[in-house]
Amino acid sequence: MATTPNPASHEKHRLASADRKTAIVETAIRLFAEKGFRGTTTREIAAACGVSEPVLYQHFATKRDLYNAIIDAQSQQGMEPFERKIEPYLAGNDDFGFLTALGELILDWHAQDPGAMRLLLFSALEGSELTQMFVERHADVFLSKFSGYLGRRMEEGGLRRMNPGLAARAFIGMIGHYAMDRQIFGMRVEDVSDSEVVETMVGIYLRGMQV
Amino acid sequence: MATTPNPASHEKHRLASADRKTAIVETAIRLFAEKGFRGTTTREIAAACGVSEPVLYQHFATKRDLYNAIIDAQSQQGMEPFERKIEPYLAGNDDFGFLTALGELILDWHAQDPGAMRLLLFSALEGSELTQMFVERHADVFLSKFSGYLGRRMEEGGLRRMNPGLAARAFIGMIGHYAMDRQIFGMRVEDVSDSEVVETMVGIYLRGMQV
DNA sequence: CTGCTAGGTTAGTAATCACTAAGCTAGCAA
DNA sequence: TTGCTAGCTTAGTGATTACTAACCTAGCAG
Repeated sequence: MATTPNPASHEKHRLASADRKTAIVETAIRLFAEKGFRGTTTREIAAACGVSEPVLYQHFATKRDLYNAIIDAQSQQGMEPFERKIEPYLAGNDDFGFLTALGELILDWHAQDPGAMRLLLFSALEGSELTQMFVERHADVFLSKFSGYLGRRMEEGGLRRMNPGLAARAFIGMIGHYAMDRQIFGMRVEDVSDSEVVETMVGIYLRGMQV
Repeated sequence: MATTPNPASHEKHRLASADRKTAIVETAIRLFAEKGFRGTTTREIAAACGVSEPVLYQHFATKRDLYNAIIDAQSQQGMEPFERKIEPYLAGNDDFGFLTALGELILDWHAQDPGAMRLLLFSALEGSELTQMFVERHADVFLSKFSGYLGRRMEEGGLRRMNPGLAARAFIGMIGHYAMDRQIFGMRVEDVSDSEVVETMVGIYLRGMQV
């Protein structure tokens, strides 16, 4: 008999309520990202956790509750590195540094958590009301910061004058679409490293924006 | 053999087999685009057509068969205007004309058939094997033509030398991501016309690519 | 008018879904 | 040891799913 308290062992022991809840959420994130809300059954989630279905309902009242908790948590923690790593550039005028950091962030976000984009797309297509919240609270906010930076740099004469919102979307699209083609559509891509991708696209964009 | 070439009357009369099949497909396209394969029931499709479920199974052996027929048809006819309107530019050197036409095509594609992108995204996320076929037969082929054009223009000295595949993806991403943000995520966009969007983005891209 | 058939319906099937009532048991406190 | 309770399971519920067997009927050929 082991008197061991509880290191995070993956045995089939009983878990404390909070630990079981965490395990359920982690498993459900994986499955919802793979197959969406409608495509994932509570039976599957329970089986993948190694427990029976009623255990899920001790932590979440409904399947939708579990899904909403996941989307909510993912969309908040997913945007956090953006806010953190981009902030220092916002007040400066290091266009190249800003764009390079942003481009790497976008590619890293896809590479580090390949399920996040699928989760977000599924929730948007399946009509989860949380998607609209994510857009308003995070995507729109970030885009407006980026647009604000570009607008100021245009007034300073560092960048050509144009619609800053469109300019911001142009850059994000260049990088974001590349990552999506690769991950969602499985398009074969050029045999280049992520940093080469960022370097090339920042090169095009910055030259296109400079006076 | 019908001696009466009935015009498409929307009455509750009986329809000839081919006409009924067309009606089913059109209805199913709308529903699958709205809610995906898993989210759409055969009962819904039948009801929206004004017929009973067994009628569907006289034209398609399974729900998956109906879906596959739709994805197949949509992905073929969806790419046709691209091939047609872009072809004339491929052998020339009118970079501005090419990019402007391509940008307008992408935005028009989204605007004219808002369901097409949803259908394609759903099929990619839900793992339809036809998505991979679409990518290989159409997306990859088109991208390689575009890359080929850019590569030739680089050799001619009209554009800066860089990875042509990345350069092609950069432009498509600028426009495509903008359209997706608007349509899939419902992001509020700047109060500008589509032609202003194309003009701005072609402006950034072309200046970024030229020597 | 009569008979035939293409186009359609009614009324189901077994399987699977989200969700639950009721009870079992490991393991700690005393 | 004994008793308690948090964590878990067994065994279902009614609703909904894709799909089907069997039958009906409008409308045309003769």
